[in-house]
Order: sequence, then structure tokens, then C-alpha cells
Amino acid sequence: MDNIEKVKENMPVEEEVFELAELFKMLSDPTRVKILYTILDNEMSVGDITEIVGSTQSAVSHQLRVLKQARLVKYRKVGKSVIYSVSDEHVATILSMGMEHISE
Amino acid sequence: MDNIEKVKENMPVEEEVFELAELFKMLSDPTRVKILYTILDNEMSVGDITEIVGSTQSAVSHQLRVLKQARLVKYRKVGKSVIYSVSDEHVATILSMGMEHISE
DNA sequence: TGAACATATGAATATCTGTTCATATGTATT
DNA sequence: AATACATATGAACAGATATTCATATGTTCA
Repeated sequence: MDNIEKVKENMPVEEEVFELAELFKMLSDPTRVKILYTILDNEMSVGDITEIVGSTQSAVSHQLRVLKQARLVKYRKVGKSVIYSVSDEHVATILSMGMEHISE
Repeated sequence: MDNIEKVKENMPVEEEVFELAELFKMLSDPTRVKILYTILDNEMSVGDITEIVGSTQSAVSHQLRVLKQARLVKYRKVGKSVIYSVSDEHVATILSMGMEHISE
């Protein structure tokens, strides 16, 4: 029946497992979650994000870099400001799946 | 327009943000991801999980405890064995959302 | 009861992670 | 050019995390 071999076959390959874990890691920190919610439907400057998230400018900037490296956010520069937004449609879906899960 | 206040209103409350991050944290480690895939559709003993995941018995047991505390897995005892399975339908959905995201 | 087996647990450790603080970089304004 | 403003960055630090090793707990079976 459900033997070990069968399960092994259906297991994603190592690299996929790592990438998947990596993706979820991006969503595993409260500051990053708040940032993502902030720029899910609108683009927003670092300053505004900082105020909304209620953290320091530096901490927000560091986390934006992390999210940028993971290609979850994109940005454009306008004068002195840098304006970020979520670059991936899936992010909203994954967040709301998670939200649905915890509120039951 | 998209003013700061409006975004703040739509922000989940602090506690929800934390719980959400906490949920994703559970999925942010490769060993745990493998464990969850292993017992997503079948229940399985710790010994079998250990072989499939390719880690040590101790490491798997520690991670199962973490997943158990997060209520993502459940278990039943059969003789000397303990048999685990995923306790939450949402887990499969969230995992496949993530998988869809990374494979594009 | 004793041996073998399956799982859990605690301590120790190395690594990773997020924040803070100070400061650098880059842009606009006067 | 000088100043003010917005953001980024690097070093340092504290706390969290995953694994390993040794061993404890609990169960079956001879």
C-alpha cells in the first residue's frame, strides 16, 4: 500500500523543497508580513511603509532588501523617494490562504 | 488617495500578523517541508518518516514536536510506533500555492 | 523479567536572523 | 556649494533555530 517508495516518488526534489522553504521563510517574520500587507494593493514609499509598519527606517530598509532579493517586491525611484510594491500576484493568495487557516 | 490611514485600517491586527508569521515559520524549514509532504496523504510512523526524509530519528522527532505544537500534525500510537499525519486540510493548499509560485 | 525496538527528550553547539546604531549614498532645494 | 531629506548599508549584538549526541521512556515479545 502506501509504501515508502511511493511516497519518495511524490516527494519534490531537494531543490524544490529548499526553494519552497525559502519562500515561506520570507513570510515568517512579522515585520515582513506587515510590509507586504502594506504594499499589497498600493505602492508606497519607504517612509510611509516605515510609519505604517511601526518599526525603524533601518529595519524596514533591511527587510525590503531581503524581500527584493527574493523577488517578492519591486521598486521605482521618484526623486528622493523609493517606492515599493509587491511584484508577485501569488503573494496575496498565499497570505490569504494562511489568514484563512489561522482564523477558524 | 491611498493614504496611510486607509492602509492602516486594512492591516491585520498585531496578533493576527504574529500568528500568520508563525504559521509560515512552520513551513520555512526543509526538514519540516519534507515531513509534511510525507504525511500529507498518508499517515506514517516516525521510523518511516525518518527514512523518507533522510535525516536522523532525533531530528525528525524534534521537528515533529514543533509541528505538533503548531497543531499542524496529529498522531496516534500503535504498539511501539507513533503514527503521524497532517491534521489540517489547509496545509496541502498552502504548500501547493507555494509550489505553484516557485515553479514559473 | 530481560532484551530488543521505537520514539522522545535534554543539553550543547554552531549557525542564522532581526534589530540597532552610526554613517554612507544619493537627490532636491536654497 | 551647502543643507536638508530619503534611503541604504555595514558592523555588532542578542535571541532564535536546527542538528547532534547521549540517554530516557515506553512497548512488545521471548
